[in-house]
Amino acid sequence: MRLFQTPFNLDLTLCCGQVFKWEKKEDWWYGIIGNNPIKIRQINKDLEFENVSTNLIKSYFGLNDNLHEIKRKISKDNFIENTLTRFWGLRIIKQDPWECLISYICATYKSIAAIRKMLFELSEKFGEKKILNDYVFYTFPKPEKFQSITKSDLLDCGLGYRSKYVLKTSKKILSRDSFFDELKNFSYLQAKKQLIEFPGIGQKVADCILLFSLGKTEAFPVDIWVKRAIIKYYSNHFSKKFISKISRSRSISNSEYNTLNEFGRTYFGENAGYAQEYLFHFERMSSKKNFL
DNA sequence: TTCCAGGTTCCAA
DNA sequence: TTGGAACATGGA
Repeated sequence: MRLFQTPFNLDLTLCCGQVFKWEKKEDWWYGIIGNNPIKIRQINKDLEFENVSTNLIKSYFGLNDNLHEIKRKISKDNFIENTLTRFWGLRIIKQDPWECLISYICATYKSIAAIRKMLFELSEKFGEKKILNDYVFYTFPKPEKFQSITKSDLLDCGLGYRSKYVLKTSKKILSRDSFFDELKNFSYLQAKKQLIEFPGIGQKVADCILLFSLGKTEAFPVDIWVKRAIIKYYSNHFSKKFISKISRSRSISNSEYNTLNEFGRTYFGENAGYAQEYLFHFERMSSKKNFL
């Protein structure tokens, strides 16, 4: 598939911490879309893939989003504009809502490396085995599977105190037909209110689910990295007292979250989620050695 | 060893 | 309504 005028960077999109279960071997990425194992690689403007349709690739990797238009709308200052240029082609993936929801409950207070480990173990133990070109995959366990999974099973996968949240929330969601379809039709705020009712889902996890799987691009998740980026590059939008307060403690209180989240959504607008993902990635990269 | 991680929950004030 | 401790575990 030739990308022509469609800016896309497969490596950045899969490495930036929005999805957890993709693996790269040599220049091919291996992962699962829907229930199918696929492999994909990018060589300049060409995407090569196996076992998946072009339409599914386009919808999963958000290739139908007009990234030029999104950039134009969220480029409110030099910093975000430079960040967009630097990581140009990073796109928001349209994940499966169920997998995304459980993944981000697991993602609380964990490093991305540790999250990956948990989710791979969960899939290997309770998912379905698939093989493509001798490469072995395990699908993410379906909601029904969680009826027979015990707390001890989840502890064995390293979920720790998140185990009870995953079990309670999966049971609640199983009891509601078409739950995710309903949420897609709700406004951002209505859908967020619904999600926060579930155990283990607070404001940040809800925003991640809304952005990464339910198409709510105005969602602006604020985690430790985004908070750091705001303190460094956007502190002039807040009082000195507020910046000093959020700089002192590691965690973010509910009211602080509201302030930072509202800033992101009003400042960047309807595609705030895209701005967030570029800020998140920039801040994580800049913490590593050899950056710049 | 120690520190920290894509936070949420619970409880006291 | 708000502030702060507790929470399980693994990677760096």
